[in-house]
Order: sequence, then structure tokens, then C-alpha cells
Amino acid sequence: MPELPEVETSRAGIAPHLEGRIVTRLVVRQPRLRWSVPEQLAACLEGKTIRAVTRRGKYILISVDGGAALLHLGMSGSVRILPADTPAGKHDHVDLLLDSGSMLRLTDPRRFGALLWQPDNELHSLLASLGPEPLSDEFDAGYLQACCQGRKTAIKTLIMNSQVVVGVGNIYANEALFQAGIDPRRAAGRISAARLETLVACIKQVLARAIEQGGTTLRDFVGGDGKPGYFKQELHVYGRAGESCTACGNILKEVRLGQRSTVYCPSCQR
DNA sequence: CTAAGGACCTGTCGGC
DNA sequence: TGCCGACAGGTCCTTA
Repeated sequence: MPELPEVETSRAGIAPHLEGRIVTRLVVRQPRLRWSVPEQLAACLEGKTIRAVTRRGKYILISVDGGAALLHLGMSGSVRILPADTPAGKHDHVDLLLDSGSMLRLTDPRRFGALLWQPDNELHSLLASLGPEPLSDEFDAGYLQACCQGRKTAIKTLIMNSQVVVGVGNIYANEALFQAGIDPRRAAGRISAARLETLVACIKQVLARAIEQGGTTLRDFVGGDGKPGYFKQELHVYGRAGESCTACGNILKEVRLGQRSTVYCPSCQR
């Protein structure tokens, strides 16, 4: 479900319900996620006031005095704010109960998500080698050009690499490359500076627009406030293989890059 | 160092 | 209707 816009939508949806609240209890009913939920997490959170709910890449950080809970939604994770007495379903892993009488419930059928602990003054190893935020000034044409220098990797694979830039997943990589008119298979090191500058602008624009729209609704994605995302209506290539290009009318082609479905227009993207 | 592939999971969908 | 394989928003880890 989540790429950066979906994570940001989730973060924004849950933050008002969490910030300033006290964690009364952490119920871990199914600790097995990508990594097991640490046993000491409850002790780290219970009785603490939630100071902030922020985001780094696709991680949501729930900060309290002493550290932060790191939440990653993986492929199929989602969070909802519910009354504390809502019965749990099969894939409901963790409930974070609050003094408001509500709770934050983490659901993740495929279990690729994670819930970990990062003490103050320690950068968790998962966050240590992340590239810049795509919407920050640090992510600019010069930076991307330096990353592409001498690289033979397909440009799509490169922009999906979180060490290069965080938050660009399969949907928005496809969309940004379409907007930029670049063939996703093209070797990163063989793209002109001018075209990389366009690509940076397109990545920012696509992500910003998707956040505005509340993310892309795929299957059952809903933000923390329960409202669906509306970006799906604006997808030009993702999920449209075999259909006609919205710009030129030619048939969109599909290939696999790094085992990920890649859709592009053979005439608009070179 | 780079690049490519496997691995981790469950649910859903299309084809037979 | 039922079974089986392919595929799905991510990303770490191993291998070459």
C-alpha cells in the first residue's frame, strides 16, 4: 500500500489523535513483523506523553521522552484510529492505547512492516544510510547527477533506491519517468544533466500532488482519518499496460526491472 | 564498490 | 465451484 504520499497521509491522519496524549498501554498481539516487535517497547512507551509524530522516508516516528517508536508499513500495513474496545481481526498486530479512550491500531497482513525502538541520541541502523527527502532542497539536479555518475543501473531502479532518495516507490517512479519523458530502462549514467533536472522536478511534482490528493487508493488503502486517496485518477502509466498513452495515444508497454512491473510509453519516453 | 536475484508473507485475481 | 500460479504498494541480505 504505502509509498511516501500514503505514509505522509497516514502520518497526518493519526498525528492529531496522538500528539499530547499519554500512552496508557501497548498491546502486542502478534509481534511477528519483518522484525519482531521488541519486548521492551511497551516499557519504553507506557506512561509517556507523545511529543511528536513525524516522518523520515517511509518511516513514521512516534516520539516520546527517551526515544521514538519507528513504524514502517511495508507493502500491506495500515494504521487506524479506533475506539479502544474495538475487537481485533486476524492481521491486527499492535494496539497503542491512549488516555483519550482511542487507540492506534496497526494492521499488516503480509507482515513486511516493522515496529521498532530508537533511543534518543541514537540513529537506528535502518535510518542511517537513507538518502535525502525528495521534497527537500537537498534533493536537486546536481545531487542526482552525482548519484548517476558512472552508474549502469536502470534509472528507475536508481530512483527507487532509498540510499539515493527516499520515498520513491514503484507507482511514483513509473509516473515521474513518464512525466519526464525518460525511458525507465535507460542507464542512469547516460542521461544528460538537463534531463536529470527535469526528472528531479517531476519526482517532486508527482509526490507533492499525490500528497495533496491524499495518496493513491489501491485496494483498501485509507489514511488515518479513514478517507480514501484520490491520486489514482491521475495515474498515467502505473497499472495501465496495454492501454493507450494519455499524451500520444500509442499503446503503453510493460517490462520488468528489478522484478518490479514497469510501464512506459515507447514513443514519449526515450 | 556495483548489480542482480532471492527472501520474507498473505491475499486476490485470472485461467483452466 | 475449485485449484494453481502469478502478482501486489518494500527493502534487506546474499551472491557474483
